[in-house]
Amino acid sequence: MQELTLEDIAKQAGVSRSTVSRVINGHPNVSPEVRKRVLKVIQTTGFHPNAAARSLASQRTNMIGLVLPRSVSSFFTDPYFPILAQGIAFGCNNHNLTFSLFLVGNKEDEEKITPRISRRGLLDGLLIQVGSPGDELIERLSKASIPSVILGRPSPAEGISYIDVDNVQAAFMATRHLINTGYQRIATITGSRDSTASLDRLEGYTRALHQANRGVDPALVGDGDFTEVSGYTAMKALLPAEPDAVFSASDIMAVGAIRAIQEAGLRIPQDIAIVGFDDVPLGARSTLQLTTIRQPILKFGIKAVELLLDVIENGAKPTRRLILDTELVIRDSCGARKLEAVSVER
Amino acid sequence: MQELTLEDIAKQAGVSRSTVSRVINGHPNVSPEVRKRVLKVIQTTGFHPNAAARSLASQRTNMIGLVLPRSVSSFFTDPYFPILAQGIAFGCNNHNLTFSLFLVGNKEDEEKITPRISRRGLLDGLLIQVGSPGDELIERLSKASIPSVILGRPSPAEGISYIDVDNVQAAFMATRHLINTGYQRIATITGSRDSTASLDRLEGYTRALHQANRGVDPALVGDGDFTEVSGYTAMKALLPAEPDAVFSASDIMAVGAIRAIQEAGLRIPQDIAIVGFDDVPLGARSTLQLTTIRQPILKFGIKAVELLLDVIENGAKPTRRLILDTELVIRDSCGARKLEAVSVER
DNA sequence: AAATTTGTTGGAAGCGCTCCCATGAACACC
DNA sequence: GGTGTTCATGGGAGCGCTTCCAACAAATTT
Repeated sequence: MQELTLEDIAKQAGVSRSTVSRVINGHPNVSPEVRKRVLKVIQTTGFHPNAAARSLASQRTNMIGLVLPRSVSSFFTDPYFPILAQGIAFGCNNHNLTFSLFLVGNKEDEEKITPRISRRGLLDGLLIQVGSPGDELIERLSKASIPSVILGRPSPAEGISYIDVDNVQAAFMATRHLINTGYQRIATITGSRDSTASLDRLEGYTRALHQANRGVDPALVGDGDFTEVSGYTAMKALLPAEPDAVFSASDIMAVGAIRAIQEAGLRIPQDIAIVGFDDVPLGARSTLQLTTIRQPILKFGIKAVELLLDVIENGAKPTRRLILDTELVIRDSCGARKLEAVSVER
Repeated sequence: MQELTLEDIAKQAGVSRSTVSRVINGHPNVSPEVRKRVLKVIQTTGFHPNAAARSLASQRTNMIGLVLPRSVSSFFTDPYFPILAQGIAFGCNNHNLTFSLFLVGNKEDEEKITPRISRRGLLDGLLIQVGSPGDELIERLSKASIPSVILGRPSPAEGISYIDVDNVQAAFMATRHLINTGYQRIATITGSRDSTASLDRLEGYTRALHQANRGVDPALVGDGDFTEVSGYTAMKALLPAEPDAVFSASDIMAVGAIRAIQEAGLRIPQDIAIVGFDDVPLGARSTLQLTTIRQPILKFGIKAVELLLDVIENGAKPTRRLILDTELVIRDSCGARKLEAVSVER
């Protein structure tokens, strides 16, 4: 039933294949009557042009890929990635693009996926999540000279287009908020030390402290890796240093930290205040309302698609950088709400 | 640099285009020396055949799509879908397939996506998540007569291939376990009533009760919709009926229920035992170790891909059904562990 | 030694589209 | 009325592959 081709439509409409093509692709220079006639035939027959043929002839597939490297094993552990995927999907829907997902599971996958991705005629462009430096994926793929945009700041960022959020500024805001609220011993839990996002957030923390004429106490810096367990462990290790506030480089780690704090019999925010990062839906992960930095994840995905489209259409030559802003969302866990309440009462 | 074609390789290897094609596709009847020579040229030039051209000529794209209908808005709320996506991605990696994700965000998306999916020459087949009956998506897509496999049991299941888990049996096991552990007033929290999974789980619950010569007390059946909030609300409504155990049709709802129970000042499992469904990583959503039904989600995705491949290659004619088994995972929340401990002490 | 089979290779015809170019009609200009 | 100009349309040449078929060489049979 569905073996229709352009030619068939042309015949039925009494025009040439070229004209039908013009109608389908919205080219001008088709008389209104003919356009109408052709559209009617397309409508009644339920014709859809063959994607492969179109791609071959036009050298455009209208497909983009999202590559999550092996080091991003937390695809299903951290709500960040599903939301990101959703944002990208929406971006694709907006531009009639098809969205392919490449999850690299292991070394073997990596070897199999790379050639598949770099094959021409499959993808117009690539969105690549930054991973740990160990991943040679970015280099490999950039060798394939396929238009791409990196999600997050790559470590040597020269000649590469990327989109990121202003992590330094965000962490600065979070830490300064803690300082302004009156905390004295502000700790931090970092993400994996090899990620630029984590480094930037540490940098923001440091700057805020310095601006307040305080130094960074190494005993107040805990090492995490963006997993919830690492947040728990890091917090436990931090407790002896008696912090009165913590800035966690991710919400999920904050959840782990909260658990550690509560298990130690301390209250939040009375004994220890905490600020997270991401503003990811935590559901009942904790009944506590977490003060956090809101990353516009959905928007990030949508913008990434647009940026990639720009690279695809106008060339990679001037390297693009897009840095999105974040927002401090004040809830209960930082103790600032009560202060406000108090000040209102006066 | 990457403008190589089959013809170029052929020229460099001193053979015809046909022979190169045979080598690439692993056809027999190529002499070992020639094959070796050609492979070498391919190797050194880094040649990859053009996917669009190949698809056009072979009528195979080696791409499959996963469609999540509009009613599955919980893509990023419930860890189930990310894990499923990962399973499918792995399945695709295993078979050198490319995996496209279609997330339907709104009515508008639905209209835009449908023709894109049903276009021939784009996808070899489709994996479609069952949604609520309101979604016309399945019907629309099945009209497109593209090979497909439904994830979950569709409501009228005639003539449709699908993969599912044995929800009735699973819920039966969970409930029977609660009965055997000695609970008298066993409640349940259902998923959305229009999903077959939810209905099947309710059926399993009912059967277990009947087998123990008990009836179903309507006051002990709470309505949820697979979200965490609905679990919380349903549990609150159930509390006055004084259940001593609950079978929740999903882990995420169980988390909500746990919160409701704890807020009421009751202990788990001493006052109320609870069993979930999914065995999804909850992280610190609760410090409680949840007894639950383990769904092999990753395997589900992988098997779904294989089933679809079978349909693609051998036709949809004999309808396929694949029902995977589940497993009861006993942890702390059902109170059975302590009983065991006690019985060991005797 | 001739006839037959088997295996290897090249040539060519598409797959279904896009897009450039040629054609001719309609219209305007001088 | 002849020469341009504009616009709608058709024809044809690809896009880069797969695959059928013919051709020929080599191995096998009679």
